[in-house]
Amino acid sequence: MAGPKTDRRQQHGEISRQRILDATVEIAAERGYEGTSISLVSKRSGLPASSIYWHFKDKDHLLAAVMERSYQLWQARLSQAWEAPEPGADRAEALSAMSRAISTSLLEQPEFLRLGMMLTLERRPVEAKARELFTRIRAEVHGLAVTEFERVLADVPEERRTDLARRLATFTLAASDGLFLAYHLDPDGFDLVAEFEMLSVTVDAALGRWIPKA
Amino acid sequence: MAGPKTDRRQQHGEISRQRILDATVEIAAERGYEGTSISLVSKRSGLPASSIYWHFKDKDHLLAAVMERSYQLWQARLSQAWEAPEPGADRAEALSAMSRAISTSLLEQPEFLRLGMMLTLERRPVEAKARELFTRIRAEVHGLAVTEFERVLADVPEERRTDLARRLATFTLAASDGLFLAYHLDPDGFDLVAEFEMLSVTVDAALGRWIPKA
DNA sequence: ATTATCTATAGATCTATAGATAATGC
DNA sequence: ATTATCTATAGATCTATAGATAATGC
Repeated sequence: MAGPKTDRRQQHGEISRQRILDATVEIAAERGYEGTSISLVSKRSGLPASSIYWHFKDKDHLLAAVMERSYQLWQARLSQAWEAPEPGADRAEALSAMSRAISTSLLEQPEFLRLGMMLTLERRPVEAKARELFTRIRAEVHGLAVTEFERVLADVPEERRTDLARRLATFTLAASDGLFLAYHLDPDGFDLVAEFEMLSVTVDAALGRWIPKA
Repeated sequence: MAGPKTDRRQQHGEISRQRILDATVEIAAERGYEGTSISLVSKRSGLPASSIYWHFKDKDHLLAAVMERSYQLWQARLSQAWEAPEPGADRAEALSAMSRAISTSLLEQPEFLRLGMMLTLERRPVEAKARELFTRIRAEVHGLAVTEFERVLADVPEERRTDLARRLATFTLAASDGLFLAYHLDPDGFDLVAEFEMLSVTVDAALGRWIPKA
């Protein structure tokens, strides 16, 4: 049998690692960044603190690992929600499809975004690793957004297209964060999907003005 | 002389209270909500911990007081930045004036908003007082936004106007938070005023579509 | 008597490590 | 020999309070 080459110890270690990450996500969701103590993670995961330090260098690296994993999960959810655009879809439809995919992917309140926002709001010099990771993630997502907007703006002359796509990416990324936050504040009262639709409609309307031939 | 009737002790107490609040704002700005310890506040303010507890019931009330004061300051800054709309100003100009006033008032990174956002992202049951205050502030600002949008939409039939103003208020408030957050992430690279202008332009364009007679 | 501050400390955390022990692979 | 976990604890915080002391007003 072509089973995995890792030995049983390593497999078990990986299980423990995931247990620790699971516990950390839960606690970070409840108590925020600074409120996530090793003691609590130890209690919730059932593993002693020293085991946590065996798997992760320190608290900073632990939380960075949590963010990394959550980001991967979110990406998977996003690409799953991303429907291939219809053949003859126009700009408004393309934007609407984008917004639907994003809002759906955000409905489950991904931890990496929450934690990253917290790190953004707290600006203390610690947690360098986790913060650096969030900066990297953000740049990556911004790049994806630029590419997507360039596709939507295919019929715009190239010299305007790149600049416009970049500006739209910056603006919509920021606005998305705000919608996500509002959803957090009041998950039952704030209709995330509808608000994203509103974002796509307003952006489309603005594009209709900026670009002569829609 | 018609001096204040409060005696010298009380005056001095008020000075200490303000010193404590000043120190708390500084530390909260650096280290976030949970990272703001009484010890640090004591050190920075030069007053012993027991004095802090004399002025404030506990950490929760201290941070709520910080938020309250910061909110008052922000309100003052906002109404100062709010230019009276030109007599013959059209909708686009009115929206643009709104966005300028708001972005200007946010440039100095008001602490109440930062702290409130943190509380939103952390959802632990503590800090009830401060969180409650932020919820109240948000509702208040939302109400102001609705009123302002109703003014801008004066020529829209009333039955549509109220609903539309409310939806715009919800959407733009959320988007504003996102722009504020992005500004926080990168104060030098993110042009807050320009992005708010973009928000006002996109909203105006959307309104141009929704409302037949612009 | 009231208002405010001070010293000192209880008691509960917290992060991180030292060093022993167990399980598996070579 | 390597990988992972365990017990136990050092040492540094943290929140909050007790109780003495000082300054002012009545």
